[in-house]
Amino acid sequence: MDRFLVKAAVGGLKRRMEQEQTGGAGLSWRRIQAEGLDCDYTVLFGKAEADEIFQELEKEVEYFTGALARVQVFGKWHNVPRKQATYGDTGLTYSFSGLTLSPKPWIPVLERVRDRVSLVAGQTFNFVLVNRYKDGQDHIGEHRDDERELAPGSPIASVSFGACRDFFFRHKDSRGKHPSRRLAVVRLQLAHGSLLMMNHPTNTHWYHSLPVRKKVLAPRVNLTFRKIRPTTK
DNA sequence: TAGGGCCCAATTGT
DNA sequence: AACAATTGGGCCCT
Repeated sequence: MDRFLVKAAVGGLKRRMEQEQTGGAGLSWRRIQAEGLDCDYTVLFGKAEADEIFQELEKEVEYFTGALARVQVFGKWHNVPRKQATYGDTGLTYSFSGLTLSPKPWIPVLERVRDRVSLVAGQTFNFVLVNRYKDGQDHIGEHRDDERELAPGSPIASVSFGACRDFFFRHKDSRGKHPSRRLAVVRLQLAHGSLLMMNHPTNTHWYHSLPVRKKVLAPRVNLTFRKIRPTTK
């Protein structure tokens, strides 16, 4: 059996055990797979609980302002088309637009979501990036998450609240004017209260984006939990 | 009419 | 030191 199959089997077993631990709630998972792409999707929080968490996120999360909310692209400065914040374990640092920053210390609502994700994913996380999209005009372009910052092989857990948004994966060799390969775009919708587990090696082969959707009028808050490497010096 | 998808424009950091 | 990452606007298609 190759190591991917072994990993899948272990993941499946873990998941089954945790479903039992969650009181037999029996989360139903959707497996999303393509060449080098391995994700699991479920709705983690029912509407009432998701509503409550969303409200608390809206009340408590403090987003970057000023220079940290701007970016230079092709010589022109822009406000990033979303709001961002980072929270995590004390003592951690990460790099962001050429700076070394510390995440803000965890707040209760983020710990609550983190702990639920840890339970069902069988993984721990020491960091979360919060992205707030005020409406369908807010978006994020195609990118991969910075792997040098991540613990090798660790998954990224993406939890969504608020407006349902389309979400795309595009293979790294299928981008640009002259793609060397033509793999289909993988399209998902990320619903209120949902969890998308992006398992290794998804992030090494596939870019992801949240496209503009002009018909969407409501805000969405997304939490991506990660395990980032402790800073060594 | 307008939403959506694709391409293009420089500079900076790694 | 080669290469990757970042956004908005213009064009085209439906």
